[in-house]
Order: sequence, then structure tokens, then C-alpha cells
Amino acid sequence: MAAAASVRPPGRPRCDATRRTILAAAYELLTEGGAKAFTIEAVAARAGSAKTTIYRWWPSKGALAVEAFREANSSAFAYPRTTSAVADLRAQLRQLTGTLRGPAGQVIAGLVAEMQGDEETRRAYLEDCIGPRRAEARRLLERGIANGELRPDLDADVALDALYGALHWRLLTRPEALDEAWVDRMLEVVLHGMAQAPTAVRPDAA
Amino acid sequence: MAAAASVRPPGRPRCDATRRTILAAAYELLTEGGAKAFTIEAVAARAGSAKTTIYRWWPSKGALAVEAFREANSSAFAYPRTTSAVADLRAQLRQLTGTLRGPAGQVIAGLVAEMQGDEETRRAYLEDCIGPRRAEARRLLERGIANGELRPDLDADVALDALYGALHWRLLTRPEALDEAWVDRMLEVVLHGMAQAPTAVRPDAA
Amino acid sequence: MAAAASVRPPGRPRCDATRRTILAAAYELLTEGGAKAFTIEAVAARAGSAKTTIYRWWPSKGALAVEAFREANSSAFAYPRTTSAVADLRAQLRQLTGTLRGPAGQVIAGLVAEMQGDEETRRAYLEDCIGPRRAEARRLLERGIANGELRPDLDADVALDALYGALHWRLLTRPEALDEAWVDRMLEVVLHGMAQAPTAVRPDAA
Amino acid sequence: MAAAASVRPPGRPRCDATRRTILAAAYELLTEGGAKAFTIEAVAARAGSAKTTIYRWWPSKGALAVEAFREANSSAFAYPRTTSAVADLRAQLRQLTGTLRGPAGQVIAGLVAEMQGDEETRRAYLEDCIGPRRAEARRLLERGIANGELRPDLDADVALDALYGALHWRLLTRPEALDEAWVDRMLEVVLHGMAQAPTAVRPDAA
DNA sequence: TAGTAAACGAGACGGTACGTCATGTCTTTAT
DNA sequence: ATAAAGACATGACGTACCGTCTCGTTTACTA
Repeated sequence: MAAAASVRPPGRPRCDATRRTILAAAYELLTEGGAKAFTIEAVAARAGSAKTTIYRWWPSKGALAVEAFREANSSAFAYPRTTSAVADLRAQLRQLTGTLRGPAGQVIAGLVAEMQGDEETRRAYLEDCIGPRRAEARRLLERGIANGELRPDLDADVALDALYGALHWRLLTRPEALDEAWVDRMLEVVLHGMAQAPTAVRPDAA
Repeated sequence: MAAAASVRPPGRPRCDATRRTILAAAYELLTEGGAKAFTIEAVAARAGSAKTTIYRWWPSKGALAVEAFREANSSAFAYPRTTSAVADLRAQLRQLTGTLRGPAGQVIAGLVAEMQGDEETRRAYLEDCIGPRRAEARRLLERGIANGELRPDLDADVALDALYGALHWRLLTRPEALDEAWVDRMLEVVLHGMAQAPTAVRPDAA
Repeated sequence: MAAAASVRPPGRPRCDATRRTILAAAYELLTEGGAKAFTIEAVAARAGSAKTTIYRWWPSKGALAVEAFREANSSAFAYPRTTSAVADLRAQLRQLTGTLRGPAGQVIAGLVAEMQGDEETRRAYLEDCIGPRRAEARRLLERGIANGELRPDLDADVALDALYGALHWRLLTRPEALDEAWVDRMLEVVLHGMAQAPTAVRPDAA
Repeated sequence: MAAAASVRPPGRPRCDATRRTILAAAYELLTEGGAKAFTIEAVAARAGSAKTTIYRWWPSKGALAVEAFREANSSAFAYPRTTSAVADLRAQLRQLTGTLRGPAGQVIAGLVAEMQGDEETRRAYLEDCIGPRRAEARRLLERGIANGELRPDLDADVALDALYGALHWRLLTRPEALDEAWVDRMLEVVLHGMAQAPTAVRPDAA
């Protein structure tokens, strides 16, 4: 029964310290110099490891970057949970904005750049970084629909594109103009819509 | 009187045919092989020109890419104009989606990637490609506000981020899932909002 | 005990086959096309190696040329040795003349040209090519002084400049006029001098 | 009769000031930075002229260098003339040595380098710079033969190679070791020979 | 005194080679 | 088997000059 777990391949086992050293070096380079400085050679040099070791464990530069990012930010995405889905959503967007304004923002921008033209990286980033958080946000929206805060016919997929797309697009094009006030305004528009409300109704809204 | 126009710098004038040949070669490579194939060497080889000629006129790879993109797509952005701002907006978004699904979409994704980490390219792309179209779209929104189709207190800047951000984010993350049906749904959400409408009112909407 | 010899630097050892291939390619180009054709790019292409490999091991074009020359001519300079220093000197000069008339002559001319303005090459050529042979020739002269064939007060350094300078100068300025007859005449002048012999002695000479 | 001289081609005549400016710039670069800095581009830039102007009048880099050298040193080679050919020869060699130790020495070394592999330069340098002075020196030797200072059977050509070859070879290989003391010793050897003086010995020699 | 032909500056252009950098694969020794 | 060290082929980078070209302007001399 415990057999499967105890089956160990022969030979020297993978050195986990090396793995972590490499990921740390990678993340440092990513935050310090952006995509420009993020080089396999530089990572190997800083980690004091051999290039071969990196190539053995990560299929591409992007995959390494993604894992380094995940490793460094694994604890950064615990979102609050209250009874109001809209309040939770606002809190989550504000927190994410804070993250994006810091060094992680640069890294994410670099990652998105890297994944254009490297399918491996795209897959890794979407599945491992975006995916889980998008799923969580989707559950949040569904909660809002269930408790009547959001429209029952809301297309959650599309709504997520609007919210997170706006955020990331701003990160990619004008990262300096990314602050909480903007997030609040953005959320307000996406929540209540651009269109003029049907007559005699809107006055109480806002 | 016409003196200012006739002032010509000394020396052999720039050969415009060469300029166009280079831009065309650049755009071909961009659409054919993506960012991977877009190399100064490759552009020079295909254009039958010298690398120096390219470096003489374009400060960076990105700047060349941006200008090549503009040159190739200069005529592609004439939007329809009716009496309805919302209808015009929908038409414009649909048309843009069509463009993004084609080869130009790949190019734009590559451009956005390139501009992360190359300030020159960022400036060129934002000012020369995004800027004008964003300004035009903003005028469209203002028209909608003026004629009562859109909320009088609409924050146009934020709304544009939501609409174009959603579109581009989808392009960058799941380009295959970019179609007109999606655009329509997205526009519907951003127009009317995610939130549940105030009671006794919404039933007739949607 | 044998530790010193067994100390091997870590990493993959230098590939000697590559080294020899590069030197051979370099020497071929040197003899075929002269200094004009001797290009790092061409050497790399012909050797089927990478430019970086060349730059890793040779500090300059000239250094590569010098080593290629040495490698190719290492066995060509075994001079005869009889009891007569003068006879040996004549033999040596004749043999050298023969070498200079062949492809090696072109190479040497190119080397001398290259070392003007490249200190590295100068050092390499003088120390590694000229030096040893000059030392050998100097010993020959000293033998001649010792056995009474040459003047006891002869300044060997100066004499070597006269003999080898004449030879090389002719190579550099009129390589086509470099033959054994000329060498014999030259040696005759330097051996017996230009000046009219002191009276009462010379009449019977010549 | 004067017709041939007065036949002037149509068009603007060659500007002599430009010619001299270019030659001066060329010589400056030659002395300042050696062959390395001697670039058509640099000459044009320093002279404030166009590259085309240079290419119009000089067939090659070497030809320009030779003419620049000649122009700058035209007045430097007036040799003294006494009744003693040997004394004149010594004076001439000493003066030449002084010249070679200065900036002109560098230039000559560069010229000799350049002429290897550029036939045009070789011809220009040999004919225009070396030739006349060699002819003059030959006349000097013939004077010495005529007045009994030098051996009647002296091969002047060979003697000149020995004297000037030694001088230039030293310039090319160890320019720092080029001084008047060395010249005197060298002349002594070539004048009186390396071989043991006759006394009852010469008969069997040769 | 206008026309014309070449000189001259400026600088664009297609090239070649440079020396450097990063990639990804490989060979070797040590653990 | 894993890891460090580093050699190696590849290919793009951005730069320096090359030699040729096309301009507009200048400077004589002819007609």
C-alpha cells in the first residue's frame, strides 16, 4: 500500500535546495531588471548553478519564470470573504492592484510578454497562475448572482474579461496610472453599466 | 514665401522606396513568423537592404515594428458613423475584433510584448497606434453622453479601459476565443452593468 | 606526488581537434589569399567552428596567425651543422630564402604587416617565431668567433640585423627578386665588408 | 608648343587648398594613431571634405598615405656632401635614423604594412619614396668606389639592401632600439665585414 | 552675361567584418 | 543519477568603414 510512495528512483535524488536557489535567483532578476535581465545565463550565474541543471528541470525560460513567480507569490493571494460578493470583489481588485503596482507588476508584464510566441509559457502561465484565481473570482461572481447582488443572467466569463482585462491592459500600457481610485471607478462602471438607465429609475442609484 | 517648404537638407535625400521596402518586409515577417522571426537581419535580408540603413532610420526593433504596423494598417481604421453612438461603438468593436483575429492580431500581440521593457517602443505604439484610436473612441462616447444614450456621469477613460482592455486581454491570453458573439456579450455587460438592477425596474430592460 | 600533473580544471576540457582544425584553416587562408582573406569569419567558416571559440583561445587576429604559422612550420627549421660556421650560415640563409619564396613568405610578410599597430601580435611573433631562430643564429656566430672564422670583436646582434634585415627587407619590398644568387652576394658583402681592404692585403683577395 | 600646357579641361579646376588640407589631415592621423586611425572616413571628417573628393583623386588608401608622407617629408631628405663617401654615408644613415625614431618612423612602418597586399600602394611607395633615395645612395656608393674608399667590385645593390634592410628591419621589429650608436656599429660591420681579417688567411677563404 | 561642366560638401545606401551575447547541447569530473 | 564547470556551434546583435551613389551648390571657362 505505501509501496507506491516509497518507490524511489535510483541514483542521487534531486537537490531541492538547488531548485529553490534557482527559483529565487530567477525571481530576483525578474524584479530587478525585467525581462531584459532575465537570462538563463544570468540565473545560473546568480544561483551558482550550472545551465544544464536549469535545462534539466524547466522546459523553457518562460516556464522557469512562471514557476519563480508562483513560488514567490504563493502566499499573496488569500482574499477576504464577507457576506457581500460585491464588497469581496472590490477588496480583491484593490489588493490585486496593489500587487501590480509593486515589483510583481513588472514581472507579470514580462510574463505576458514572454508568453506571446512561446506556447509553453502561455500554457504554464494561464493554467498555473491565471486559472486558479480566475476560478476563484468566478465562484465569487456566482455567489453574487445567487444572493441577488448581481444580475441573474450575468455572463461571468465575459465579466471577468472586462474586470481583469481592464486591470491588465492598464498595467501593460500605462502602469504608472494604476491606483485604487481608478479601480473603484472602473468597478463602478462595470457594475452599473455605461448606458443611461431606463427613465425614472436611476435617480436613486449612484 | 514658400521658402520653408523648399528648405532641403544637404546630401542625398532619403530613398523613400527603400523605406517602404523595409517596412513591407518587416510587416511580412511580423505576420508570418511572429516576434520570433522578426529580426533586423531578416528584415534587411528580405528587403535587400543593409542593416545600417535600418539602424539609421529606426532607433529600435520595436520602433520599426510599430511603423511597419501603422503603414500596413493605415487605411484599416475608418469606422462607420450613424446617429446612434452605441450602434457605432458596437460596429467599431466588431470591426476591431475582426482585425485582431487576422494576422494583425498576432502583430499587435507581439508589439505589446515588445513594448514591455523597451520604452521607445512603448512610446511609439501608444502615441502613434493606440492614441489616435482611443481619442476617436472617446469622442464617440462623448457623443453618446450628449445625446442621452450614455450616462451623463460616465467616466469615459475608465470605460475605454474596460472595453479595449477586455478585447486586448482576450487577444493576449486566449486569442482563439475572440469572436463577434463574445464582443456582443461583453458590450452588453459593460453597457448595462453586472449589478442587479434596482427592483421593479429591470424586468423590462435587457 | 604526481598531484601537480593530475590537477585538472573542472568542466569540459578543451577540444584539441577543434584547435588544430582552426589553425589549419587559418594557415590555409593565410597562404591562399594573404592578409586580405584572413578574416576571423572566414577562418570560422572554413574550420566549421564558431567565432566565439576562436575568440576564446586567441586574443587577436595576429595571435591566431602567428600560432597558425608556427604550427605549420614547426618542422621546417632544422638547420644543418658542419664544422664551418660560415658554411652553416650560408646554408641556413639559403634555406630560409627558399622558404620565403614559397607560400610561407607571403604569410611572413602579412605577419610583419599585422604586427605594426597590434602590440599583441608583435610580441607573439617576435618571441615565438623570430626569437628562437635568432638565438640559434647567434650561437652560430659565436661558434664562428670561437673558431676564428669571424672577427673576435664582432657585434653579433648588429650582424644578425644586417643579414636578416636584408633578407626580410627584400621580401617586403621586392619579393620576386629573392633568390639564392642574391643571398650569396649579400653574404659575401656582409662577410668581407664594403670597404676597400687595408693596403697590401686585399690585392690577392676576391 | 605651349599648347599642350595650356589645354585645360572644362569645368571647375581642382581645388589645391582642398588637396593640401586632405593630405595634411591624412598625415596627422597617420602620425597620431598609426595605421589603425588612418581611415578614409576619419581623413574626410578631419579635412572637412567629402569622401568622394578623396576617392576622386587617390586610387587607394595607401596611395593617399604615400602622398601624404611625401608631402610632409619632401624637404627632410637633403643630405650633406663632403669629399668622403663613407662619411656622407654615415651622416645619411644617422639622419635617416633620427627621422625613423620620430613620428615619420611610425608612418613608414604603417606604409610598409599597408603595401603588403595592396599592389597599388607598393608601387607608389617604392617608386616615389624609396626609389629616389635609393638612387641617391647608390650614386654615393659609386662615388666611394671611384675614389677608392670602397671595394671596386662592390655590389651596390646588395650593399644597399644590407644597410637599409637592417635599418628598416629594426624599425619594424624593435623600433625602440633604434639609435645612432647602433647605426654606427651596424655601419662598421657592413663596411669591414664579419669575417676574420685576412693576415695570411684570406687566400683560402671565399 | 548666360551656359555648361566639373569640383566639392553632404549624406544615403548595400555591403563586409567586427567583437559580443545568449541559446541550447555536449563532455568531463565529483558527489 | 545529479550537479557544477565549461567547451562548443549557432545566430543575432549593434558598430565601424568600405566604396558607390545621388543630390544641391560653387567655381571657372567659354560661347
